[in-house]
Amino acid sequence: MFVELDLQSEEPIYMQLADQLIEGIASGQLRPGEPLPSVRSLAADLGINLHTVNKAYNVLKQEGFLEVHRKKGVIIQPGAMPAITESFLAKLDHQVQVLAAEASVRGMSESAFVERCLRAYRHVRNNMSGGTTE
Amino acid sequence: MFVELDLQSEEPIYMQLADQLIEGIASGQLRPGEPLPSVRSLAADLGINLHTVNKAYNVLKQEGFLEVHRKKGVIIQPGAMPAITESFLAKLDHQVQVLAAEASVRGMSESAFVERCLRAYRHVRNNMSGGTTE
Amino acid sequence: MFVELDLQSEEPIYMQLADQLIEGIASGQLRPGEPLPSVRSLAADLGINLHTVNKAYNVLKQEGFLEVHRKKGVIIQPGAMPAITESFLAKLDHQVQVLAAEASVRGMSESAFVERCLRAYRHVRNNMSGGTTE
Amino acid sequence: MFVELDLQSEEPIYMQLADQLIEGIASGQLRPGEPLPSVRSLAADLGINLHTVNKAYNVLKQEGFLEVHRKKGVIIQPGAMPAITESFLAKLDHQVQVLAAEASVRGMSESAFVERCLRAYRHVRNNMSGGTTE
DNA sequence: GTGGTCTAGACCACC
DNA sequence: GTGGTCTAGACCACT
Repeated sequence: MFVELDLQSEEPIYMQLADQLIEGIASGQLRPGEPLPSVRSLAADLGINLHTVNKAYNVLKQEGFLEVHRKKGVIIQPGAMPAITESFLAKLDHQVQVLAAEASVRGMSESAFVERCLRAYRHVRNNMSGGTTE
Repeated sequence: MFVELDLQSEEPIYMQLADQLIEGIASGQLRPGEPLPSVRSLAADLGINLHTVNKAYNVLKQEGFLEVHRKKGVIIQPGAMPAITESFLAKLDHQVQVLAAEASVRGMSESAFVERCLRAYRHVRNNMSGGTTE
Repeated sequence: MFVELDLQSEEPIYMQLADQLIEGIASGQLRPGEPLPSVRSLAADLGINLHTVNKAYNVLKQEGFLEVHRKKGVIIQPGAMPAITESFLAKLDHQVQVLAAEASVRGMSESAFVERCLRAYRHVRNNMSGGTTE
Repeated sequence: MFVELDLQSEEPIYMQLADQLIEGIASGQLRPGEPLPSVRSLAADLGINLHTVNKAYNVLKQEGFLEVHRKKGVIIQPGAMPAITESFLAKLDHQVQVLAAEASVRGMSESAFVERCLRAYRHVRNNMSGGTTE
């Protein structure tokens, strides 16, 4: 698994995990319908608590990125991914605004900031083209 | 004071306050050298505890956005604002990347995402009356 | 715990605590990676409030002497200790200078003063059991 | 006057002032029996409160570095300076020890630390040689 | 049980 | 009146 956790970050571990799974989906490393490791094995793999993995999976299930099947276990949403909701836009705008404000105060120009955002977007889609595409 | 807090949010109040003060600086509503309300008065104004305000002020002092002047109380950094540090760039890149991943998965195009970032940057500089337009 | 506080001192309790923890690291009584007592237990142990302990821990975390690990709680920085920064040298020089001035005026010779500093340095490394003797 | 205050330091202004006056004595810039500026004029000169200057003078009078005469005003102790008291030694040792501990942890060698202390001592006596050396 | 956050109320040093 | 410090007691998220 490509997940890397920072155990001393102030960001909760389950959120780090959820975020990285989304990044995995965005980059194509995780494909729709693909099964995810069981809670137990992923927890062991990452050296964290069962509950933590469980919580991450639940967050993603809640938002529609995952499905939990009795038999297949947890799989990436095989159908359509969640759409752009109002609440997502609100979160996005708010968080970008906070970052933009600090960037601006620190003297980062508009173009430098936007360039940075563009690169971030491309970066998450980066691994898409050339992975083993399993 | 233009600050608006969401006491129900999961984001700590002191962080909301700190963020909004930075936005205030970015927009020119708060100018370098300008005094901030005392912890007590701002706390009373916002209906929160003075320690919460204090913590917000301290976070910003720590990063160099504010100064605590023996005489004048708390003021906006009168000299040069903090520069673009490595750690800021790391935080910026990481957070934007997380947002970009989710945006991408939800079907937001690169141009739509970047456009959104651009608008956020402009928005924080929007209310600028006549500050350092750079 | 070897910490001894003077609750009457004009030096803040949390600073006394932070200083003594650094002395503990310097002397090898606290080793890198070693866990520290929880804020609650240490507070109870020392008969002070948990917030006071918390503040001491935070000061040291801020400067890189401690890490707050999601799993293990608070631990002594397991990797490299903070280096000699410009700001530390400034603090060191300034404080030593103030002490040297008073010592000089009170008639303490250069050699006596330096001897005293040497002994202080050796004293903090005194109790070292077998740490990095360098 | 050679005094330089840092109004945003956490060290009280009156202590900064007192310390610098002692440094002035140590360096010979202020000589025994020499008159100091009146509270009023020094306060005006430094742009600080009367009370602040007063407090600094009182601290120094208390410890025997100054004398206050009805007629001559405030003068540097014309007779023997205060001696090396037990309490001074205790303060000196304690403070140096705290600094030594941090220096040690940050990787400063014994010789580097002692060298630094030596230089500080010489620095405060530096301006002596060139004075009128009464 | 851990640290993080928030509140309430208090005292103190400084200016 | 200002910020700094300390206490007491509480809730919460995370593991």
